[in-house]
Amino acid sequence: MMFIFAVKISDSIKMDISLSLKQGISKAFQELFSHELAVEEIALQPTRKDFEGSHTFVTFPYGRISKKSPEETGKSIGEFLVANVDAVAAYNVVKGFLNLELSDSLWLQVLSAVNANDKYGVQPSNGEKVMVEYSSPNTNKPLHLGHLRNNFLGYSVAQILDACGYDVLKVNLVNDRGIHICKSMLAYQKFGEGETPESAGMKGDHLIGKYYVKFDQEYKKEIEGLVANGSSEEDAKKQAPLILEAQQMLKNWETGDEDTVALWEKMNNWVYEGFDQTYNTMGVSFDKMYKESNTYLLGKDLVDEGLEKGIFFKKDDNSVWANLTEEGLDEKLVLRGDGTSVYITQDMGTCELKYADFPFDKSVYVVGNEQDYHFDVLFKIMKKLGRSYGEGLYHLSYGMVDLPSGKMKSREGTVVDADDLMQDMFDTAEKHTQEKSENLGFSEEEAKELYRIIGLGAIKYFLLKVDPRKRMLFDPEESIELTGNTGPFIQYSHARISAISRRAKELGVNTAIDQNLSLEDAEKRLIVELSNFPQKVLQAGADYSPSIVAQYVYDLAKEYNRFYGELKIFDDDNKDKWGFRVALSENVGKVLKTGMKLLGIDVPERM
RNA sequence: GGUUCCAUAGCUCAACUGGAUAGAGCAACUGCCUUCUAAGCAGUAGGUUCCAGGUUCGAGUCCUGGUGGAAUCACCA
Repeated sequence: MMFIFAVKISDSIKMDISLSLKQGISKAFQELFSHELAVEEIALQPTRKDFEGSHTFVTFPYGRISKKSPEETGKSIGEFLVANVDAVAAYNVVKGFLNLELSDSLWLQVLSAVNANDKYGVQPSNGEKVMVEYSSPNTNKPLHLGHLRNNFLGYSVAQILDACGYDVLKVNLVNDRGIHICKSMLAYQKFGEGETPESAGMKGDHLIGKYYVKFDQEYKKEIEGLVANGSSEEDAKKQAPLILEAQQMLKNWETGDEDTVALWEKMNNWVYEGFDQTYNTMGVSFDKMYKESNTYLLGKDLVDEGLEKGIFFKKDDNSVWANLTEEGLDEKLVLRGDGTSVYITQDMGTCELKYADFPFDKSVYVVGNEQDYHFDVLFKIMKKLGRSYGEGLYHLSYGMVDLPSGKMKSREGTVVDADDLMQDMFDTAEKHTQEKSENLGFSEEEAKELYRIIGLGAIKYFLLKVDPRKRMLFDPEESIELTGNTGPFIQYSHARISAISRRAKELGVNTAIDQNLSLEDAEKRLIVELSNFPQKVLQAGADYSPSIVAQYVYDLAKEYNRFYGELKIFDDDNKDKWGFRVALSENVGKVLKTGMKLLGIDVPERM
C-alpha cells in the first residue's frame, strides 16, 4: 500500500513543506508502529548546516512507541518517507536525528513561487488594528542616542506589523508641558536676550536644550550659595529662587497666563522645527501626534468610574488609590488629594482616547525598561476597569544604551547627540566610499544620497540587530564599521546583485527558471534560506523584535556571498544555468530589499 | 531591603523557544582581485555558557540556592 503526498507550494512555502512532511511522519507512525500521532504534535527543526538535509525530525522521544532504538526509528521513518512522500529525495540518520533531504525539483518550485510573488514575505490584511506609540520626546532638549534606539525600533516594529497584515497607526505622544519645559523657558527669559535659532545659528531643539542646561547650572549655583549660608542641601533644592520661579511659571501656564503661554508656544515651535528636521534625517514618520498639553487633564472620569466600580478607594486626605495587592503589586496613587492628576491618571485617559480615535486590537508602547513598573500598573488598571482592549496593551520595553564610558547622563554632558551622531555616520560613509569605489559615475547629489543611505544603514542596523529587550553597548568605533555584520554589508550584497541584474540585461539572459536543473549545495542552501523569510517576519511581529529580521537578512546576505564566491553566474561551461542563477540572485535581492525596508533601511543599486 | 530583568570566545552579539560538535562579527594570523562590485570569500586560533545543586533520553535554555550587575519601589514624567 502506498501513500503519495504531493507538496503543494503556496505563498507560505515553509508551512506547506513542513505540513506535508508532518503528514507523512504521522502516516509513518500509523503504518509502521500502529500509533496515532497527530500532525500538531510533530515538531520539525531546521537541519544544522554541517549535516545533509533541510528538515530534521528528532526521534529520541518515540522509542517507547516504535520499540526500537532512536537510530532504527529514524531509519524506518526515513525509508517510509522516501517511498511515500514525493518531495523527500533522501534521508540520513545521525543518532536520534532523522535528516530529510528534499528533491531539487521541489526547491526549484519553491524558487518559482518566491519569484512569482512581488510581495513575498508580506501577509495580506488580517483585519486587525494596531497602534504603535514611539519616540515620545520632551520638548526641552534635543534627541540623543537613546531616542535613536527608540525611534528606529518603533518605526521598524510598525513596518513589521504592517507586513504581518495589521492595519498600523504610528503615533507620537509629545511631552510638551511640565516643569522641565518651564526650566528652559525661565532660563531663556532671564539669559536669552531675545536669541532665536536664526540669530544663534542653531537648530531650535538645540537652542532650547542650551537653556535647559543653563537653568541647571544657575540653579546649582544658587543651591551652593544657600548651603554656604547654612541651609541643608535638601532645603536649598526646594527653596532656591529659580526652582520656585519655575514652579510659579508652571502654575501660570496651567491657568493660561497669556505671556507664559505665548513664550511656551514660541519655544515649543522652535523645538518642533528642530525635531521635524531630525525625524526627517532619521527617516521615521508618524500618522498622528498627541501632545500632553492636550491630554494631561484626561483620566479623571476614569478615576470616577473606578471609584464607582469599587476598584479604587479614597484615603482620608481625599487622594484616590488603586489597590493592586491581589495582582501582586502595591497600592498606587491615581489622583492627588487636591484633585490634580499624576502621570498614570493621564496615561489612563490617553489610553482611552487612543482607543476612541483608533479602535485597536493591540496597542504597543515603545518605552524604555525603566518604566516597566509603570506600564505593569497601567495595564492592570485598564483591565480592572473592564476595558475590552486591555489584553491587547503591550509595553515594548527596551534596554538602555550604554557607552563604553558608562551610562549617558544629560547633566554631565556625556550624551551622544542624535544629529551629531548621524552626521558623523554620513561623513564616515563618505570617506570610506571615496576610498573604496572610485568611479560609480555619480553626480554630487547622487553621491550625497548614497552616503546618507549607507551612514544611516550602519547606525540603524547597529541599533536594531540586538534584541530590543537587552541592554546594549554603543561603541562609536564599532558602530561606524562598514564591514562584517553591519548594515552596509547587506547593502553591498544588494548592490552586487543589482550589478548582476544589469549584466544579465546586457547579455539578454532569459531568467525563466528551468525546473529540471540539478542544484549545487550553495544554490540549494540559498533557496532554503529564502523559504524561511515569511516565517521570520511573522515571528518578528509576534515578538515585536526587529532583531529577528536583522539577523535573517544578515544570514541571507552571508549565504549569498558564499554562493557568489563559490560559483560563477555567467559561466561559459554552464550556460543553461545562467537564467536560474540570475533569477536566484534577483530573488535574494528582492528579499534583502524587503527585509531591510522592514528595518527602515534603504538599499542602493550601486555602491 | 522588596520586586523585576540580565550574565555565552579578549570585545560586541546569535543560538529557530528543551535537541546534534554552542555560532557570527570585530580584533590576531594564512591564503584569494587579468575572471559577474575584495564594503567580499576560504581557512587557522579562540568556550568549564558566572558558581553549586536539581528535573530527563537530552539543559546555554526549565526549577532551587548562591555570586556579580542593572532598573524600579515619588502626591516626578
